[in-house]
Amino acid sequence: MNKTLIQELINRYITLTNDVWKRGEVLVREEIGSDLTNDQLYLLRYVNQHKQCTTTELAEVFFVQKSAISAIVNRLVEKNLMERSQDKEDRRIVVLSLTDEGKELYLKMESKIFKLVESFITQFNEKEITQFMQSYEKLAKILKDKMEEK
Amino acid sequence: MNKTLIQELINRYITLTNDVWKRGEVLVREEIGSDLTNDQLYLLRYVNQHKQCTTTELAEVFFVQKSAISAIVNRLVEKNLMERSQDKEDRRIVVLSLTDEGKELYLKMESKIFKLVESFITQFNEKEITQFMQSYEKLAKILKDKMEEK
DNA sequence: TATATTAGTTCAACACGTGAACTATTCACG
DNA sequence: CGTGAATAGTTCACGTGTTGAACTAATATA
Repeated sequence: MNKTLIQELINRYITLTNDVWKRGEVLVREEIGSDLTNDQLYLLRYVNQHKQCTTTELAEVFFVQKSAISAIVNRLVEKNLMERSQDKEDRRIVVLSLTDEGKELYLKMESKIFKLVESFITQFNEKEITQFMQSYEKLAKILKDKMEEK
Repeated sequence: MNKTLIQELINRYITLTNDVWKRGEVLVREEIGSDLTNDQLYLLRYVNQHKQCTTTELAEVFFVQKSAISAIVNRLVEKNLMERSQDKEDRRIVVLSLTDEGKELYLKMESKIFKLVESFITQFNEKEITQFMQSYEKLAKILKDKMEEK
């Protein structure tokens, strides 16, 4: 693969990622119609899917400092969507979970994402999806190894 | 495709996009070692690749308001990496371009991205890359149509 | 028991986002 | 023409997200 082709590939890839990601955010947010930011929704989503979730874990998953997570959690607690509780075994640990109101909003969001995906997934056949995801997984693994080799 | 499979697909896709994107940012920024933010680097990159670039165009590309672009451009101008000039034909238009210092930084960044991609692209064969990009393009087009159908 | 490590929060400072208010220029049409 | 609408862009206030340092509290280690 020559240099120009790689350059074109990089440009196209960066543009596509930006486009797909931002458009997805717009489409989901338009529908659920809450006053939450995207970051708040990602956190809400992750916490509901991974029980016994901690600040440290979230910081690692989203590649930010713990203080950044604290700030977002504070806003979600203020909005009565999330709550903190102490771990019985190790009292340093703060376990995060959604309130009933938070769970309700989570379900609304998931349902919207599902409908969105359902509406266009028919345009792909299963083999195409499998291949795409396999390549994507491979890419993710390569970058992960690269970051950890230091 | 049943409901559970779609849910798993969505989760895996969201995780992968977040992972790949953020890890790529970390790897590039570690190497070029400037004090610029990611957003500033994206703008720098876009402006150098698309001559005669305007605030309005950047706002559309990055899915933000024009005022957000103005703010970032201000910071890049302060750092002596970008400059504004007036269009001769239509004096409302502000044409953005990089200073020599900005171009130098751009080349440094591109070279780093290139080396990074080059180092792992050998692990994919050309057919796999072509198929991946085709599916990605298709996905981007579907989301674009969806957003415009309103 | 003393010290180091771990989990988490708060704070100041800065970057980024929006939407409203504003300036300046060009377009459209009676 | 001239006047109002549309377009390009900036500035501002305010809320949110991020870092890194300083801090509290609890647990692990030697």
